This record gives sequence, structure tokens and C-alpha cells, in this order.
Amino acid sequence: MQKTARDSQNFEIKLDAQLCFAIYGAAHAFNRTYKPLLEPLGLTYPQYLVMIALWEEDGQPVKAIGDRLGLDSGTLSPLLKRLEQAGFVARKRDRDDERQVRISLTGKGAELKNEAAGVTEAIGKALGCSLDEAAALRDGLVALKERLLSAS
Amino acid sequence: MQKTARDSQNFEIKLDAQLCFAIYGAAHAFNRTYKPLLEPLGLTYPQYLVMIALWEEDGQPVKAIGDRLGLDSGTLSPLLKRLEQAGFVARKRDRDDERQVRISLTGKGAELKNEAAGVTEAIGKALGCSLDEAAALRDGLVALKERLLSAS
DNA sequence: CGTAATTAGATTGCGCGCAATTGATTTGCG
DNA sequence: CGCAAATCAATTGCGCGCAATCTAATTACG
Repeated sequence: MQKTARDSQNFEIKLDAQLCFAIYGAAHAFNRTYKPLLEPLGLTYPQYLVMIALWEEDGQPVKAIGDRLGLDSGTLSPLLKRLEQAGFVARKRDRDDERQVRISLTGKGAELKNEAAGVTEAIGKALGCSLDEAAALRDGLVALKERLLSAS
Repeated sequence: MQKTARDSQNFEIKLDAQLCFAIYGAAHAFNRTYKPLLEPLGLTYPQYLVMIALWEEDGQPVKAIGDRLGLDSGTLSPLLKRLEQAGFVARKRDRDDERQVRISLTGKGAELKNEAAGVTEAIGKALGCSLDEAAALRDGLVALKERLLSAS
């Protein structure tokens, strides 16, 4: 069994594919784990991420939320409309810059943060690893993301 | 500045959020990096994953592809229909078990593997890390996925 | 043997995710 | 000042991703 350049390229192809599958699968697994936990709250996973962003800082414009989550108005506009419909947020035009729409939490939306604490706890258990391990994985993913985005 | 139970709970919510964001963001970054590379081939990212599965083993039934990628027929049926429309695969009922539909590569679909080698090379560069690092990340993701799925 | 339970795939409905376009507002520059 | 360029959100169109439902085929069991 001799090792050739072609072998190592095949190795790279397989690893690339495996990494694709791994990211893809892990993201879906995350999604599936959150879904039943978020359903009682009346939130989808992306909606939950938006709520977290608002719990951290209320009254952000759509653009700021989009930058934080990496989403554009094509995704956020209808999503925010549904959050408004559900009574979690209110949308109003910024008086100083009427291009912007600021998203603010309603009382109901702010209260939801307390219920969400249970979700966090359940996910923590499902992760089944220490905070250090989770942090290490997170750092690896963030670094990967940075490299991918800066390369393009 | 006193440290209270509420503080530490907020800390956990944020860390949880960061891991969410990290997976979410990395998956999107992967998607965005692949998209312009796959467009010339006429494939979307999920279609590319299906093609990889078929290049590894031709003639699989829909169910087997779904198990490999974690997708159900609701996603695969229309996706495969588009791959068939594009001339990359053919679908035919298994003669021994007419419930199953086996997906086989056309000549055009098999040839596409050669063009896809360039995609792999570009991604390898975009990853910007050693094979060992990529493998470690892959293992961490696979382990995470396993824990999440087994917990639910 | 025959009916019930299981399995495979397709279809429908809804919510992202993103490119492209549109419309309104603000900014910048001559 | 005035017009062009830039910015922000909304909308449209298409392709997933998944739950729920449906049909057809196979298997299991009495």
C-alpha cells in the first residue's frame, strides 16, 4: 500500500465531506433539541434567538438584530411580524431616522425570559458536557466561522 | 457590585446563547462559502450533500439517503425531483420491494464528481486550518450531535 | 389465509434563509 | 440648495426542513 498525492487528496475530500456532514448534522440536532422545549413558549428557534438578542438589549433596530444573527430583512421582516402578532414585541419607526424600525419588548415578551430559563437548563443537561468543553467547542466554531467568512 | 443568583443565571443564558449562535453561525458560514462554489455546478448545498452520498454509494433508496443526512421524505422527495429534472439522477422503484425508490447516478451525475473536486480544494483553503484541527472539530461536532440526539 | 400493523415515499402547510427588487428616507457632494 | 448615492425595511420567489397526512406495498400475527 503506497501513499500517493492522490490518496491524500482523497483523504481531504472525505474529511471535507465529513466536516460538512458534521456541521449540518449538529445544527439540525440543536434545532431538534430546542424545538420541543420552545414550542410551549410559542417560539421557533430563530425567533428564540431574536428574543435573546432583545433580552440583552431592548429597542434595537431591525438592522442591528440582523447583524447580530447574520440575517437580512427578507428573513427578519416576516419573523418579526409573527413575533408582533404573538404579542411579544412592538415595532415602531425611529422618530429621528424614519428608515429604521425599532423592535421593543412588550410586557409579555419581557416576561418570557423567565420561562426561557428552563429551556437553558434543559439544553445544558442535553449537552452533557462541562461548561469548559462547551466553551472550547464554541471557540472552535467561532474561529471556523471567522475563517470561512473572511475567505469569501 | 454584588453577585447574586440572578447574575449567574444571566451568565448561563448568555453562554448558552453563544453556543447556539456559534453553531448557527458556523452552519450559515459553511452554507455561504459553498453557495458560490456550487452554483456553477447547478447544485445547492443540500443537493451537494445528497450527491456526495450517491458518489460514495450509488443506487441507494431514499430512506438510506435520508438516514445518512438526517432528512425525511418531505425534504428529499422534492429535492430529488429537482436533481432528476437537472439530469443528475434517475429514480426507479425497487423490483423486489416496490415501496422503495432507488436513486441512481446518471452519466452526467457521475461526471459531476470531477468538477466537485475543485470545490473541495477551495473549501480546504477557506477552512484555513490543518487536517488535524478539522478532524478534531469534526469529532467534537459529531459527539455533540450524538449527545443531543440521545438526550431527546 | 386474511386482516392489522408497519414501512416507504409523496404531498401539504408553515417557517425560515437568502437573492433580488422596490420604496421611502437620509446622507453626501458638487 | 439639489440631485445622486447610500441606507433601511418590506416584498417576492425559490429551496430547504419538518410535522402531519395520505397511499401503496410489505410484514406480522391470529
